[in-house]
Amino acid sequence: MMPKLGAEPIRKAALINAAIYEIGHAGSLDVTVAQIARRAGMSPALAHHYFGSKEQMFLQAMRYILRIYGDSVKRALPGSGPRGRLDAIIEASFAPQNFRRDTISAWLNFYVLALTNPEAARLLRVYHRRLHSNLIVALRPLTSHPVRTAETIGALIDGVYLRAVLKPGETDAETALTTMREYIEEALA
Amino acid sequence: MMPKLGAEPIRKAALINAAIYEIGHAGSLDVTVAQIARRAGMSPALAHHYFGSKEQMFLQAMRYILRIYGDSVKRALPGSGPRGRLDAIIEASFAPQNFRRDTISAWLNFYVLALTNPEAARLLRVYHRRLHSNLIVALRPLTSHPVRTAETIGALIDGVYLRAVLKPGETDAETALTTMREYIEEALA
DNA sequence: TGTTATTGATTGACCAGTCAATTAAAGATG
DNA sequence: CATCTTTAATTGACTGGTCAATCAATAACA
Repeated sequence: MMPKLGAEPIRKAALINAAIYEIGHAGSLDVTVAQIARRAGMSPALAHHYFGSKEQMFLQAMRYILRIYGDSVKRALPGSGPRGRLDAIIEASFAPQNFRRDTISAWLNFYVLALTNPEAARLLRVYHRRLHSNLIVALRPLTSHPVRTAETIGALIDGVYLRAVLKPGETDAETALTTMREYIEEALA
Repeated sequence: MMPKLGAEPIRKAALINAAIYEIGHAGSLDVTVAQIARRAGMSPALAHHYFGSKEQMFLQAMRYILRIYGDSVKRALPGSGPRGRLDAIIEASFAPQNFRRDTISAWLNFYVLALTNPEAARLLRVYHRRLHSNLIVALRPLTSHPVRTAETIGALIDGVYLRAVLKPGETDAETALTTMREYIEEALA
């Protein structure tokens, strides 16, 4: 019917988006390949053809989410001074493209996946290390205990995400950001 | 073979423990009824007989975890003065019986279940409300912004739990507690 | 005898992954 | 340019396996 060449990257991207959408909306990794493929407008067989397995598709989707987040931090980082850098990291974490309900829900499910899947665990460690190191660089000039504050901020981000997605209704980035900013005021006072 | 009467509560308790163990160790809700029943020393059919469905078994297990936690808070609460109450809540949250790896792992999986299962969501809301209200009572005499601090503490507990279970190796309650205590020092300063 | 405890066997559904077959584009050949 | 070849894209149909849930049957108590 329509075998244009160069379909691979487009198909893969469509499948990754569909996977995040389906996982996010189902609130669970228990979504079928057929479900994802249908949403991406193709047959399940094609999804297997491109990713080899459901697991690989999930890992790619996780990579994608983490990369989007990493990019938005990197883009925001060259803020003015240490405090600007700190604010940039925080704000990127709660920027609209990272704080959509389906994204957070998928994110949470990938966290759980990291309990069983070594590759998912590795991806998560990379993300955690990068966040930690970004925070340290920003915090060193601002406080005498940058490590402890960085760890608290990291945990607080996760906790706020968790609570945001568990609360029914629209996810509220403003409230989340306020919580983060208030903590930072206290910590740097 | 051995049909003593009054087996129901014993069997149910055994199944709930086995469910938490299996979910915690697998790091996933994808554990079979057969697996759980085998660990509890009975046939899968009997598990269905007592709980009616896998879902009900999971919900009972979640109730159990939340109740154990609630009880340990209640037992610790009559501390001396507001600060004693606050410390009691925090320490109960990281007490050994609540901070075992399989318990936390199961806890995390139940959080995820609450994304899809309305009853699980309800249980979680009850727990959140109770924690919040306990914290408010303790914090009101200690700070001028008890609500905001209570919310931050709640999120921080979740975040610290999350990171504790994701870090490989033995779960470290001491480090977790230190993070909590340091935040509280800052917040009440 | 009626009730509770218990299980082996079975069923019905679902699903990841495979495979052979089909279509059409791109490139080669004369 | 016409045709042949190779290669990518794509799917329908199928398979093997898994698992929750059911049920009929058995065993032991009161």
